[in-house]
Amino acid sequence: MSDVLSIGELGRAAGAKVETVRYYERIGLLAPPRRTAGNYRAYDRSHLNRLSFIRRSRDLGFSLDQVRALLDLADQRDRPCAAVDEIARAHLAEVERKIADLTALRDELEGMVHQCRHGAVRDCGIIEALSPESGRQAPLPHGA
Amino acid sequence: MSDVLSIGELGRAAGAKVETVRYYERIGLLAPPRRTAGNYRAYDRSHLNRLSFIRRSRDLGFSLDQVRALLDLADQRDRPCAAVDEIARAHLAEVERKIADLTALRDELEGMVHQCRHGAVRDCGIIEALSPESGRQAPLPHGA
DNA sequence: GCTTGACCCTGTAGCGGCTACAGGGTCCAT
DNA sequence: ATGGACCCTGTAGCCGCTACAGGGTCAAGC
Repeated sequence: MSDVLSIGELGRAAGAKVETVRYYERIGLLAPPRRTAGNYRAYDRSHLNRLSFIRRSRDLGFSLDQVRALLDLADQRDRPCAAVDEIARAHLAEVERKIADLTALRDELEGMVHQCRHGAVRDCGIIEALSPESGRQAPLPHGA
Repeated sequence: MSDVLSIGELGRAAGAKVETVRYYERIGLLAPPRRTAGNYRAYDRSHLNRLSFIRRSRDLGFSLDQVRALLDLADQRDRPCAAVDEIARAHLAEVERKIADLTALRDELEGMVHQCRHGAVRDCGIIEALSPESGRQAPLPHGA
């Protein structure tokens, strides 16, 4: 149980690949650790905490920019957390939007799949539904 | 009402940007049209149909590879449409998976947001939930 | 006939968030 | 001294566009 972690150990501990850890350092998300005599990165507990925070945020779907903002905020311990709340709520709203879009999509795909009469392509309801002469415009994902 | 469309007209008619149309040509998804004397692309109705098919498929979330496969299949009018059905079903299954993942995500984000007691960052439930010492592992998106 | 401005052309680079090399160096056990 | 696991840097690739830069073309208006 040393207090120093190699990049591989850090990655395993936080659930990130080695290349990803280096990538986070490159883009300034994770502070560069000190180096050993052999130029290996030597991480400590604070890096592990930081990286775990990042990974967990990413797993929850926050963008790297959002993670950056959350990290900054997390460091300003005595300011009000309204900004944190705002980021989380914005993300929640977006997730809800995506769910709605995907649900509409699912319904449409289900309709399409039901139209398949398992015959030749010429009579295929799916192809027909995708073709411009039959299917009109798709009801479509918000952002498109 | 000419039968020939410029790239801009084609794009407007099918709901794609000019750059996107050129991109589809470059990657071999849309056949190169003939050119005018001034080297402008001159599209006809068949290109419009093709591009509309592509856009509608994309709007429904099919990947460009899936679209390519669907286009190939659509051209083989007398073969059975089982392959078409398979692509559509695979995509439907993936959409359903994404909905499930996002729904779990939403629940977790909602839980987080509810923890916000609107005080200082040091007491923020959201930051706490993201921090390694408090929040355990996220229940996570399938593919991650 | 000359200018203006909308359109078109090619080619290349960028986005996010990694991932995957290539081509080397280090460290530790045998 | 040698093998293999790990580490280093740097660069290019993935998807599906999008956005330039730096030019050419065309039709309308003066």
